[in-house]
Amino acid sequence: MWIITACSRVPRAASRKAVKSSSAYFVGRHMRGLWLKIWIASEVVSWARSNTFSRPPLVETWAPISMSDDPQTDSPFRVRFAPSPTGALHIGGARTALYNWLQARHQGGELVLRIEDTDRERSTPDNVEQILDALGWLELDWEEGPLSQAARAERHREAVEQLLEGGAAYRDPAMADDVRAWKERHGKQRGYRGEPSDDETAAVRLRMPDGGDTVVDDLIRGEVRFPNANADDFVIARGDGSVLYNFAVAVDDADMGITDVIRGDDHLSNTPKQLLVMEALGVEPPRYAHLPLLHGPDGKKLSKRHGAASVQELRDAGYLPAAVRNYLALLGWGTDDDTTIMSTQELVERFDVGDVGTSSAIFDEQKLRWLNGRFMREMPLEEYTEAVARHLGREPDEALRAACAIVQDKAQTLDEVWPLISFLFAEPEYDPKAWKKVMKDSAMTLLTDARAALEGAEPFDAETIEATLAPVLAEHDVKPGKLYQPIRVAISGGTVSPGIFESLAALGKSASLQRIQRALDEGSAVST
RNA sequence: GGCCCCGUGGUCUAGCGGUAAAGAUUCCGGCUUUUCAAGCCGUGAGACGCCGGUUCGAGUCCGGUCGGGGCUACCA
Repeated sequence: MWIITACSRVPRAASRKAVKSSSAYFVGRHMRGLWLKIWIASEVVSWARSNTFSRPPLVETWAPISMSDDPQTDSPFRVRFAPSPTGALHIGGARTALYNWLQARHQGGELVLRIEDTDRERSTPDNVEQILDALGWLELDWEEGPLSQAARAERHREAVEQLLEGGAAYRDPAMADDVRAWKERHGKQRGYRGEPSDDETAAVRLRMPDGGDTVVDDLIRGEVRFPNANADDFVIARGDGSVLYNFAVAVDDADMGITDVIRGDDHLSNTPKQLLVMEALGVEPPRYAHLPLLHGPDGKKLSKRHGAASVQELRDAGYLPAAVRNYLALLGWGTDDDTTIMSTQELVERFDVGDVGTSSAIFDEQKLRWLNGRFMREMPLEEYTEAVARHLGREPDEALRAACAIVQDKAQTLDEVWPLISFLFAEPEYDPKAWKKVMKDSAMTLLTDARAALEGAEPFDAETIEATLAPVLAEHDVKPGKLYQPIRVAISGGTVSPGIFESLAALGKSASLQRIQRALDEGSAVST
């Protein structure tokens, strides 16, 4: 008899009142393989206790906020992120990493990074590097790791041996075709059961119970039960002794003292297998939380086909890590009061994996853009300049800083910044369409007067420039746009730029006058 | 095929049997006597997959059905 401790799903309404219910139940197994379940629900947490752990004011830092209220679990809170390095870290993986990180920080626990590299075909050092790079960019850190799962092969073999000796597992030479044939004979819904063999080169299978259900008490989905009769005796170790995923994961999670497994929904169906492995090993399983999967705009599983599918692509597209974290956190989770924009600290304080929703979400870049724009605008100029510099591969010098100052409230992504300020760093090319649209003959007259007026503008700052240009406007009795647009084209080459006064000031007096003169020259050249 | 998960405006969330289903984003219109954005405003547009059942009353509970997804490897 062994015990599963599990924390039942905490209803939102309850958590809102800061009352957390908890329950533990025992799952025992009859000799025949019947599962017995005794529900021992208990409202362990009284008001007194909930007061002890009530949420601190928002200013408080990342101290443990809500401690695990499961009396069975005194071990420190420990989660893990366990990606398999078979490619770049995509958005779904990034969200899983973030949720693990947030929960670890929220609980004041630890995060372990474990690389699931037992697939020797597909796992490459380069992919590991990419994952580390992505996590680094997202500014997610961890207490332990990166640990290599492949490096633990010896321990895995040992565990297989243990099960073989105890009779929980057996050697079976059957191959995939044999299993299929067996199922043809016994009915599709019957789980495969093999014949033990002495063949030392045969794969090792775990014996599944013939009756009852294996229950996963998921923090997000509640109780999910899987009929044992339906499950195959599955292979835990290959003929050569190397182990398979569902076995390695169970052994590692147990060995590493993981208390909570937060991972994608695609692992929900694997969980009963892992639970059974742990039971055979005689260890206590962790709590589980299976996150709904993320999908692309077409509703299909996220893949390279969809725009920015990897973290690297997000970075290259000019998004801010803080904005990406905020957006990802909101994909599947929300606050009770509809708050959308949150600092990372606020995320840590408010996030609770038990509040994550059950339905899959679609990655929507439009909302990310909006959110990113909000973060961009609220950044201190210093920080903004550095982010822009890093993105452009330039130095965050005075010139860039000045350019950033006039463009900060206009761009939604880092990528949009350069086109708006490049005219400050190089002589612009006139955009033919822009020229044709605004540089009419009347515009040339206005430009001539504006240039003359600007010569007297001192100091050459936005305020003075505006005041200097006002009389020109009045004199010709035209709408502001009639004057400003030609100036804009003259100094920036196009019809879109930051505010015209700020742009002139940032360019400087001599360059501004010189460019207006150039436009004038070009204008007269065209008309003659 | 078998087992499992999911289904509220285009998208993300709220809604926990009882006022005209709420917020965010998006789109549309307007304002900001400088472009493009941003911002602000709007009694603007847009949703409970479908069918039954329980109930005085269902987006909310039950059954079925359809749709999407996952697992079903000596992959992870």
